Amino acid sequence: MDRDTRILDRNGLTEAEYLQSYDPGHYERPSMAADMAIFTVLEETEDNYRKLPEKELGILLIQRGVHPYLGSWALPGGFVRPDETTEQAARRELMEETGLNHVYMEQLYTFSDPDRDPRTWVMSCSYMALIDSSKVRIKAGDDADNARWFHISFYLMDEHTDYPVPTDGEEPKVVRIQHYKLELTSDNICLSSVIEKSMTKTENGTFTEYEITENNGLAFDHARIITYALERLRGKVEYSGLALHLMPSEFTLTQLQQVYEVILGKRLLKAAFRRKAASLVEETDSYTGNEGHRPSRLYRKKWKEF
Amino acid sequence: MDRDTRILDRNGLTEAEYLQSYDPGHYERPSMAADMAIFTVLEETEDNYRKLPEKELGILLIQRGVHPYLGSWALPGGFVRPDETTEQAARRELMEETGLNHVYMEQLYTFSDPDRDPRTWVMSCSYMALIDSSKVRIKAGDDADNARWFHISFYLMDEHTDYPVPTDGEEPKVVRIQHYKLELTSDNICLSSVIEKSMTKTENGTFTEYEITENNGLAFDHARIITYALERLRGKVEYSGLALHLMPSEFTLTQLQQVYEVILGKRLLKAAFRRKAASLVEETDSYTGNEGHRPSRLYRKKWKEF
DNA sequence: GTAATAGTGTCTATCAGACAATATCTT
DNA sequence: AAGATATTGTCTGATAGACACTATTAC
Repeated sequence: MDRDTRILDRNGLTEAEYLQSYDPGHYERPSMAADMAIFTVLEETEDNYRKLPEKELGILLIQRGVHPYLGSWALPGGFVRPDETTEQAARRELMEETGLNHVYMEQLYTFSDPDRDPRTWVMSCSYMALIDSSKVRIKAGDDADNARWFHISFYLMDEHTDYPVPTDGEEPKVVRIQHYKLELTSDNICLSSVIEKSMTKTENGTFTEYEITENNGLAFDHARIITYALERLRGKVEYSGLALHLMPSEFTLTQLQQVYEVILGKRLLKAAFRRKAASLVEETDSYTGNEGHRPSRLYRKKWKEF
Repeated sequence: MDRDTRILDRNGLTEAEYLQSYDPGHYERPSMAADMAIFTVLEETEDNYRKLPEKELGILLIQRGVHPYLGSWALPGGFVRPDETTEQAARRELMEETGLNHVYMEQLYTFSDPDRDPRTWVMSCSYMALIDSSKVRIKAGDDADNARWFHISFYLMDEHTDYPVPTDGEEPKVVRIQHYKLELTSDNICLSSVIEKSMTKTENGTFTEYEITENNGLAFDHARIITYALERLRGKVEYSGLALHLMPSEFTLTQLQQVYEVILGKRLLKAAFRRKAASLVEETDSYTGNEGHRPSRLYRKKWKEF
């Protein structure tokens, strides 16, 4: 115990006595869910001739079999139990849905809008997980409880900036509003949302808000959680080796570059990319082959360093 | 409503009917607290002659008047109410403690260790706020409910790296353990903690854990929350204009540099710093004066851009 | 040979680190 | 003038963008 247990409070109770008589039933409490954005890289299977397969970013969704949002698609997740952390709950869900355990995962954000769940007061502690695309293919067809990989398309639709004239007493501010289209497709299923990102800049800082302005087929506020996860993923990929967690144990630098391009949504220059990637990977002695063009050296993650 | 309200579940209920009969009382629920790490820059008042005053990073703590941890010092915070978000709860607390409203704030992390509160199951959604040091001085002496600014000293004590030989069936890993000393002082009060940061790197990613190994005078797991906040602050200051939120409306570039140095814990080169800062600030026409040396131009935050 | 990808070389502009030189105020 | 800080200049090395060139395979 790192505190003094003999000290008395104003009622003359020691801490032990206080705790014994503590009644936790006074306040209303929220339920806490752990929801996961599980990303992977999907390969467009089809392709003629000898070109490399196109890649796309994918996310795992589950079709809800119960109310509310019955039939809608949702992030895998569940309620946190009293004997576990939110992270343990998230890993438990991950294990249940994918059979994978030791996987890259990070906490994203806790969403707590009181109305986000129509049943009752439910907060969501969201996590992002990145899964190696080779392990993924094993599970891709697994339709057991109606879990599916969706292809992600996420792009800016429009943007405009306002400089409202400050009326009396107000502080000046700038408002920038962006609309992002989020489209998730899997075979014939197509979910789509429009998310309004509004950034309000005042002298005291920038406040960013995400709001769902259109929603087709996604449960709860999960379109917003996915948007948040995508922005985190994009932001972090640029300055960290995050994307390596999406790679199989051995891969070519071109494959790695494709993953970066898919996440960032833009083309990268080969030479520059390979220079930067060099510090994150190490050579193997193997090469690809039988691909209709020059073989490519295989690399693996360099992982002994921090 | 963004969902189909006519669809029936396996019990033949519509969503409206389901919600009406929904009983939220089944599962155990956690309490949710919003705790805040409120940082500012404190000036060492004393100083001989005509030198610039030294600066230090400060954090606001409150002495607990009730069990548990009676007499210990804690981050300002409180329970989230059913009609507000965690962020609104945090702002409410901030307002109560400092009287400030429009202040830079960001969500940090949700701590959910089931044992973190001896009373009952309480999670903490933590926030970081940055407060302009000029507004601060007004409140610094405010001892009303025993709230005080503490000077922060936070440094690496030791570090060592292990390469455990993987035993049969285990995957290879590297473990790096660092011990950080956190010292918080205010007048004659001195709180101190040792936090063990253990980073375990396996092929599947790096997992970082913080554990409090020594704790004197800080309530709950707040030493860990503070450590987390300090690391976020340090990390983000390097690539964002975050530190500007700690500045008064007009300031010199040297003052800004001091703030960066205090947060990062290292000296910066003047020329390079001024080049980088140039994009974040804009000139005013004012200068400092009467300071025993050459006057310095005053700048303000450049805030119209995103 | 052709189509495709793999891999390297190099020029340039930009930027951060390092250090020096000069400017300007108060006492 | 002395003591302090303010401000600017410049050299250098590292790095990213841009582009071009060469290499190697399957068919």
